[in-house]
Amino acid sequence: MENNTKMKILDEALAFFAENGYKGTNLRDLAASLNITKSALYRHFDSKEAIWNAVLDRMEAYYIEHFGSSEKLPMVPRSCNELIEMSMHMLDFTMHDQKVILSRKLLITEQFRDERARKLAALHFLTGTKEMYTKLFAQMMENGLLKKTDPELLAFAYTSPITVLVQQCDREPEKEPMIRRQIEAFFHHFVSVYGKE
Amino acid sequence: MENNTKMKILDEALAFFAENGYKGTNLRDLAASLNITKSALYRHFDSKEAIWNAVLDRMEAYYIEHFGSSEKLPMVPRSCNELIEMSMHMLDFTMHDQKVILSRKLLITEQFRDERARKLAALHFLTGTKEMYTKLFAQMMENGLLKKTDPELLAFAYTSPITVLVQQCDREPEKEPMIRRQIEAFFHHFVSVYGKE
DNA sequence: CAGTATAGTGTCCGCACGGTCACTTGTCAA
DNA sequence: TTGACAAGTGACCGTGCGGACACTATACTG
Repeated sequence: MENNTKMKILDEALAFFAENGYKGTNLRDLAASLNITKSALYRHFDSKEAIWNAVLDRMEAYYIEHFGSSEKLPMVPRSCNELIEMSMHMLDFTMHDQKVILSRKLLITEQFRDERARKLAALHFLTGTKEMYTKLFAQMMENGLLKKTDPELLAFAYTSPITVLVQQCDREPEKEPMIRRQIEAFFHHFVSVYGKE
Repeated sequence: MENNTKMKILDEALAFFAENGYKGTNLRDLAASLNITKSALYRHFDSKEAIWNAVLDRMEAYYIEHFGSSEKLPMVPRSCNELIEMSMHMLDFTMHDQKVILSRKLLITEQFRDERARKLAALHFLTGTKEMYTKLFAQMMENGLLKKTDPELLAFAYTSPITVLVQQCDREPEKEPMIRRQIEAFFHHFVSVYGKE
């Protein structure tokens, strides 16, 4: 079951790195929480840094799997209500999936100490969602569902508030219900301004 | 010159904590960069944690001094162009003042490990600017400069993109010129949508 | 059954770090 | 001149951590 242990290590390492940072994570505790010894970790990885890199590898793969590459698009909404519905659905995943939450925490806290984390942070917190919605909005404009403007600017105006509030939710999870309502209110405001009935 | 040294320590400590994190900062290097010994630090502070707390104290004071408490408002713009001008002016300060940049980095990276950092992060990245613009927009709506909607929602829609792009600028300072243009474009788009000649 | 990977243990090492302490240096007031 | 106090030094300590290594246990294969 070599592979199984390796994956368990990576799952646990993601949690440790996210909660305590790279420097704040020590291999003894990490191993202990998997009921093995620190030495056993070295059967699967060469060093702490190797674990770190493997965690980032998996994170990258997980991101692509769930949020798609720039080619793979979700279905283009056929109405503004469908847009909101889809956005809320993605938001629920983003705010509740443990791996996604931990990934964000890790990227936020390590982005200035690690080049790869920095690049992935840019993807998570700006370019990723923005590019997706740019394409979506461009299509919706074509289909006469949204007023014609710069789709990228619009996507940026749409996704920034999401990013900010999701980060706020990571900081204060107890405020989640209120935050969810705020985002929903913003979505409705947005379609009331840019939607074309 | 006791006080002088103390302030120099805090300036340097802010830089160290921001660049390397709390755990990543060691007192020997911090002292060395001030041309004193680690032991000398203990003349001015009881512990590493005491330095940390003093750094946060100063940061809080600096924030209030430059971005105002919720009472102290900047002058209400008398036109949408003046709004943009004022916003760009504040943005320039936010993006270039070393202490502000370092404060953001510190808060971003330490927000999950320190309660005070978490609260200050919420202020920096959400509530602070939003509350200020809420009051500003409410006034501007009264004065017939902006269409009447929920001023808080509008402030949120206005400030989130700033927050996101400023963070992006912290990550990739070399892209600053492009980011500045993006924000300016967003401002103009915003007044074209919500402004009332 | 013997031989050989593979996963895991326990011990040890070196080092970096936060913190302590006895000691020196410099300055100013009585 | 002296004495007191603040600022700084350098050597030292304990500890926690990443990593190396010799050893054990288990399971599969010819």
